[in-house]
Amino acid sequence: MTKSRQLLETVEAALKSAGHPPLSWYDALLELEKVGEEGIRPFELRQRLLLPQYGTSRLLDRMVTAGLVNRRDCEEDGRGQIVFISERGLAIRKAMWPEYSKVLTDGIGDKLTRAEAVQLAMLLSKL
Amino acid sequence: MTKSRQLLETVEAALKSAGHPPLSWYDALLELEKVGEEGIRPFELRQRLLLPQYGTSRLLDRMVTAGLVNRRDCEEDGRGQIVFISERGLAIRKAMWPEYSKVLTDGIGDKLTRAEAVQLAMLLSKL
DNA sequence: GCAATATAGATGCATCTGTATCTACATTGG
DNA sequence: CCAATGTAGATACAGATGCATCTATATTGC
Repeated sequence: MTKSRQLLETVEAALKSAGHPPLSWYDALLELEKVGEEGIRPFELRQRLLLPQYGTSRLLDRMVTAGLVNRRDCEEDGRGQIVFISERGLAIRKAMWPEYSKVLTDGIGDKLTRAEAVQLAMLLSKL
Repeated sequence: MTKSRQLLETVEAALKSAGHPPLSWYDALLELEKVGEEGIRPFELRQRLLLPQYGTSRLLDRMVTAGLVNRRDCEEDGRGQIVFISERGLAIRKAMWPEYSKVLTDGIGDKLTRAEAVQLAMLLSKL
């Protein structure tokens, strides 16, 4: 837990100092990129990101305000909406990757052999 | 990272619903318990817990307010102080353990064999 | 001895999170 | 059909976090 907290803080700091949004935005943008222009319901995004409901709501709010995500009404469900990534969102997601990747490499990649990394992933997936 | 976040959230929720303080208090109390009535300087505690400086300052503030920790001036360094755990702090730390332990057992202990757990600990320590 | 610099710890401000609750629409059972 | 209940999403309020900076004391180099 300590390790993952440290890693997270390092990634956040690296992203921020490069002028990028926080990590949670990256995860969300990645999911939104996967579903493409068809979009996704916020409650589905919530399930994929394992975030609390209010967290998802506010995260989307901020990303919409920043112009990285667009909303439209859901036709099948009057309570719902559909969110999808914008061009700008795609660009930002891509731009964030190098920083993210670099920290992960520095923090993990260089300290484990490939076999060890595979083993670690295997053990964690059991949890 | 997702796993550790989930685990943390589960532990926090369990502690809160049992009327206990958050997990960060547990970690701090445990360190304070280790050094006993001799106490410790906040900046040393900070290093052990890997917390930011302002985080340590405010965490101690809250714990002092709650009566779990006492402060006294440091004689060797006029800028400094020494903090140490109170009787109440000891009791609370002890009372928190069952909840904490239970969640860890449910979340990890039951899903890995002993050998796997050892291996996981080994790999994580390499990081 | 003292000016420059470093370190311990606190804190104002903006932002973020957690909790509880609210509104609006959907579904279900009689 | 409609009352009761359920679900999607937003939000007010309180508390926590991150950042930058402040005060006070300590250390260092001249």
